[in-house]
Amino acid sequence: MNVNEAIDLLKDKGYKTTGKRKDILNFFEKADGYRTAKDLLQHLEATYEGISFDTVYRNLHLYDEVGILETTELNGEKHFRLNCTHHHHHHFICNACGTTKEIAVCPMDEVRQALGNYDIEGHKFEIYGLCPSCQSA
Amino acid sequence: MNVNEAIDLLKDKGYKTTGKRKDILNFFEKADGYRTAKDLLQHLEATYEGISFDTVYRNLHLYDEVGILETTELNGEKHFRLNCTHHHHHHFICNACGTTKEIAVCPMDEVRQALGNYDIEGHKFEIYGLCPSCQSA
DNA sequence: CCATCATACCGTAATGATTACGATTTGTAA
DNA sequence: TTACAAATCGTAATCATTACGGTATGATGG
Repeated sequence: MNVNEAIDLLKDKGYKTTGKRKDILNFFEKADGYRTAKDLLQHLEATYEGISFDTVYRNLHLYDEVGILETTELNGEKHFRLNCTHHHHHHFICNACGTTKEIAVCPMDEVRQALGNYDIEGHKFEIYGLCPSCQSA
Repeated sequence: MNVNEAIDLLKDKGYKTTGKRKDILNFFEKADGYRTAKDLLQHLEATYEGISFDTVYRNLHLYDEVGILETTELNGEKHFRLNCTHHHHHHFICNACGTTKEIAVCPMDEVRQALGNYDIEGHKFEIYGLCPSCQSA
């Protein structure tokens, strides 16, 4: 998912494309990793003084709902990143900068066999640590 | 980890063994799955009227710190269960009742190979769904 | 280009989980 | 049994998130 795809998606669904909405998309495109509502708020405050919590959270939820963003919970705080739409995969997440790296490995086939009579609704597989550039810093 | 091991561990480390602390251990032994601070508070209020938040959270953190409990975050709320001390494994977690089932599968060997120059500090692998008894209910 | 109106946004208050803290109580070891 | 550190209480504070009435604004049809 990139900025243009996201804008088209919003228009298709009848949502308005405001300056703030575009800026939010650009923020996440540049981020290339997980960011919090607060990160986004701080970024937007530079351009839009007095921007409301409501605007930030409303748009994050909207983007999550329509599939522009994906979300995970780290240290008691929701984190968001642009949705990876292609194939199923998981992420390494850098504890220092939030950058992610895709991991192709997914063991759910084996797990499904081991859980015969359980109704599986979802799963979460994440690897945490330091990316190469944060190790040297 | 069972109740007696936990009590011994507390004594070894110089912590006091109060009635509330024992009750907390019994609560988790009977639970056999993830529970929230609120779940525990409600349980304790039946016995100790006017018990404080502080007591509940302080002990949960203490138990987490010394390894009596393990913790995970579900739906924005911390959940706790008795620590499984034997071998490394992951959990299926029932979305309805919090009961857990061990999963032996862990793909971290493959992942480590795929992440050569990344410093891996931890990982999380959880499967969510409905356990057999919650499916029929 | 302009009017209209639903949607988006602001300002701020409310909620829910968690943490913090001074005062009081209570295990525990001597 | 005493003394003291640790545990607990009562309550206030914090932090992320959600909610809402009133105002502003993007998009569409004329």
